[in-house]
Amino acid sequence: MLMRIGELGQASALATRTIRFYEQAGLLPEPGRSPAGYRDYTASALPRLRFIRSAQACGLTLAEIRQVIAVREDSGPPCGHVLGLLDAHAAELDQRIADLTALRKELQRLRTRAAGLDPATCGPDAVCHVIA
Amino acid sequence: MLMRIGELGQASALATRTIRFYEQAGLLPEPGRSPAGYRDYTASALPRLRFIRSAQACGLTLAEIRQVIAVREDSGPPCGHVLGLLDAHAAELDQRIADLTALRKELQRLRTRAAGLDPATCGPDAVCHVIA
DNA sequence: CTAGAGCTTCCAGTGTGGTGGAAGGTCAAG
DNA sequence: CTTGACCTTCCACCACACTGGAAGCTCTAG
Repeated sequence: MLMRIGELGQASALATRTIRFYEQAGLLPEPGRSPAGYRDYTASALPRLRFIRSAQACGLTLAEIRQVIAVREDSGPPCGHVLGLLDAHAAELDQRIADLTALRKELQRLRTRAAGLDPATCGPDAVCHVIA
Repeated sequence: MLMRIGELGQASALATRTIRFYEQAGLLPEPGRSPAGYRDYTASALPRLRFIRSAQACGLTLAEIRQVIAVREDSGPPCGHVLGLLDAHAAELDQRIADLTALRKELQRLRTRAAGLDPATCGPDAVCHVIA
């Protein structure tokens, strides 16, 4: 039933270093130790790691994930908290997408404008007149 | 005609620290010095700084900007090089926008799915069932 | 008994674009 | 002569999520 860190790494597709890092970052509870000092993980470690990776894939930072775990440990199911975080990230995402889309349009504009520019008129002071 | 760094900072809306940082990063030529060791900038420093900020706004990294400047100094108008960089960034941008849009959709899906979930059934192993 | 795989800890570095502070020199006004 | 603004250098640090190396212990197979 108990796994050592290498086995857990295999099962989760994470480097053992990353697992220790997550523990040190407060995302994984400190596991028991074998008499030799090796970490002994119980079956709950794997779903915990899977949660961490899923939450990361949703755009949550490790700090936020740590907080979600703390909420669960303090007050049970953190669903409300998680929804709040997801909504906040969705809003950020909308903003980011809008910004990047505007930038994409601007690059297109510069591209088009550059077609009408003569490199010979590109003076040294502004480095390159393609970028206004 | 010569400006000190504070004046150039005012004119460019950049912190003097940032100007020194750009110099150290190879984006600005080393200016002359007053007898006291103060930097003395000529009129070309301001358009150079403006170029750097515009290029950054286009998504170029400082390393790429440094390279563009090097191309100009080596071989004259870097317009072709710049267009290549802009195209590369446009492609990256398209990819990023697609990724973020997919993530946005996934968050929407989780949000919708969560409406049908009961927090009471949110067990501790996976921390929160809102995030699959 | 020894080799090798796997485990431990600790410290330090990666990339990106700056920002902060300390300690000290310079210059003009009052 | 002193005050205060401005300049100099150098070293260190921020977020973020890891990653790498060194030195040493443990366990299993041959």
